Amino acid sequence: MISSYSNSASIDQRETSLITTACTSCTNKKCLINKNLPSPVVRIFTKHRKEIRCKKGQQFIMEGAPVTGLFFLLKGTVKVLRTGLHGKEQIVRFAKEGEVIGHRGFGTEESYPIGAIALEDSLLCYFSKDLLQEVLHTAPTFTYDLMLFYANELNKSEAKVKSLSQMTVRERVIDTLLYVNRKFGQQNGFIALVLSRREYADYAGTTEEQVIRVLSALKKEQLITTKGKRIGIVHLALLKKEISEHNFYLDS
DNA sequence: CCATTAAGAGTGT
DNA sequence: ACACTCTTAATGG
Repeated sequence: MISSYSNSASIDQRETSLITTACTSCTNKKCLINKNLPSPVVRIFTKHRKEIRCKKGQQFIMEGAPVTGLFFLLKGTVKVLRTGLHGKEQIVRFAKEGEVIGHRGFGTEESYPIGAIALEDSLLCYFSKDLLQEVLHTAPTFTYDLMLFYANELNKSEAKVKSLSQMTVRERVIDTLLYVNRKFGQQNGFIALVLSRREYADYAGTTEEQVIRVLSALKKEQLITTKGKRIGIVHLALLKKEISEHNFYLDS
């Protein structure tokens, strides 16, 4: 089945007994691996999973580094970015628990096109590239799920191209606010994920100053509230309305 | 607990 | 983009 590991059953036993959070007891139902546990190939595969602990601010995927494997975010939040020509960061997306990271490194690519940095202390599941490729060849439902995921990712990516090219700065900042709010929700009246103004700018494709100015304008208009780094959405409907002509991507 | 310092938010040019 | 002030969070005695 998985030829390179078929003769190491005893090692499997030892490893599984040491793993604290095995895939079989994982609560993350959105995880593609978790969904495909009924497949015996996938189940064997999960025994070779590695856990990686990542501290806040730590980069665990280096842009341009050789592809070694695939990450699943078990706990925490991560920003995925591409560095532009003048050292400007372009944040591609923010990932929360259950999401796949580093998947674009597969296929013909030999190095990661993106970097990934933990925004808070995070826990990652890691699967090596070779092993994953074998599983993809033998577990069609898993491969199909992953294909759907790739198609969806491409859709979001195209929506983002439109956002960056057709929206004004103010609209892009609003769009970013709505995206982060939609994805991470609110807590005590503020967006649950705390980002710096710089990070909002890096996602919206603008500068920190522009973001600060738009935010203070929105604050004056009573559409949002701020408290330190935290931002609260006051008038969600009006903010949505302002970018509604762009017919924006729902959910990310 | 308060004082110092560093980091980041705002603002004007 | 840069220079500057103000606010807040972190550090250390």
